[in-house]
Amino acid sequence: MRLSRSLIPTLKETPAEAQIASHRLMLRAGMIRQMASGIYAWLPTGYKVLSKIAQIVREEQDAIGAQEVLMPTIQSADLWRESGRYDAYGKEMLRITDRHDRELLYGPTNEEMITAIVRDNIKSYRDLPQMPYHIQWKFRDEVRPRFGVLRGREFLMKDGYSFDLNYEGAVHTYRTIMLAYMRTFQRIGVTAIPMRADTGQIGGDLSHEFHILAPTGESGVFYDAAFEAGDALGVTDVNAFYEQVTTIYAATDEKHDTAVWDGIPTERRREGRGIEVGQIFYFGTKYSEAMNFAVTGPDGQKFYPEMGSYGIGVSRLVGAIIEARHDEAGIIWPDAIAPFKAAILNLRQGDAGTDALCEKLYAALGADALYDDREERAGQKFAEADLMGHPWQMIVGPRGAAAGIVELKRRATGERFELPVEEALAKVRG
RNA sequence: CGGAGCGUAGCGCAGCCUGGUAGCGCAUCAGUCUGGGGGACUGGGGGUCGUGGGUUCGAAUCCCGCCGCUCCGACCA
Repeated sequence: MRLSRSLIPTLKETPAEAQIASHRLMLRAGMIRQMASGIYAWLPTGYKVLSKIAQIVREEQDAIGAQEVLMPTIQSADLWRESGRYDAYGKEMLRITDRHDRELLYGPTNEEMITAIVRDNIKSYRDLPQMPYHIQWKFRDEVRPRFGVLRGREFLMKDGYSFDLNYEGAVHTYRTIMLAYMRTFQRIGVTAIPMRADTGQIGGDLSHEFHILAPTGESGVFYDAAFEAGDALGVTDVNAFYEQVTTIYAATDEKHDTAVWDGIPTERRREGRGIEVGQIFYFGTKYSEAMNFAVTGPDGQKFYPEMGSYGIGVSRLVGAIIEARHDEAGIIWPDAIAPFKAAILNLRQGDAGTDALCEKLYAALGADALYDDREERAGQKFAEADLMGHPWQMIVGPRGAAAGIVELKRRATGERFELPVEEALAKVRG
């Protein structure tokens, strides 16, 4: 992308409504624009990040055998009457009436819908287990949206659901998905810690929340430093992994157990703040019973499948990652989800040698590069590149161009390297 | 849902109290100089002052309604 032809409206000043770093930086870096309270349009760079996160989530779901589907945003009220949640859900649910006075709603989640779909199409125990998921926009009419995409009303979520033959199968699925989540967050490039959680209105008795550590998080968290090492991810056996992860201490302030805490060596105790970016639930037959989803077992008898649901807040992750990774100058993207791997900064637009070298770099990197080819001064280009947070800056001025040298700056560390063109490209490509 | 505010140019704001030709900085456009951390100078463009009504010779300014947005609290992926 050439910056001169892009829709990346950066701001020098911060819009008044943005209170926290991620909201401020997303607006200033031109990633999003607010369209209504808690509702945002995603501009090119914001949408690139959102898509890259979604893609990693998708790949890790597919890797454990989950199947991607796409359910609609609009649902029928009747579906929710079956589970009894139409009345229970309250004002957070956006209710809509169509031209025939039929009652509809903009889905805040999809347990009912997926249960109906599987119920209507799966009749035999032989077709279990099932693990469908989708990545779709949700709407929850929050009383007070705030913090930009961290607490919007409309948000993009990966929600997955599982249907198993029995409790043992359901627990295995639960653990499998927990491991997939840990791998997902690790690939994205953030530390997310699973913590025992309440099940809230979804119901059930086994649940974990995943928190990204960030000073501005809404929850206080206490955890064992062992999580920082990511040791458990090396474990490939699901049950061994689960055993290891759940025996390391981690709790939000709501569930903090000071007795256990005191038993952890002082040097391993970590206290901080966390942003919830995912939650997983096992809830048994709550929905399969309520919605009369029974399949025929090997003995010819009907039984209700054991269910669970699993969510990752994809749009929230964008904000949460920025909360965890930024400095005074701007965003510091992890390589895996950066909108561009590198910015090419042409410090002397119009200088033949400089232009030629920049074009060469741009041709080599293609869509992975944002080429700042504007008639702007060096200072502004540096400032905006730092703001947008590209992992690498490829700095090209007349002196370097004449010598065939590219100056590389690593955003995260501030390290600088002066390298010949091919070596610089190799480093950026990783 | 309780409490408190704010809507004036793309963004940040002043003007309102005490009614009288709508301003400043940044951004933007043209040009000149400049050229390694949001540079300087000259000139230009851009506004139904959220919206509807009322008071008045005259309303951004005073009064009433409505809409939108934000902050604190309770709630929450």
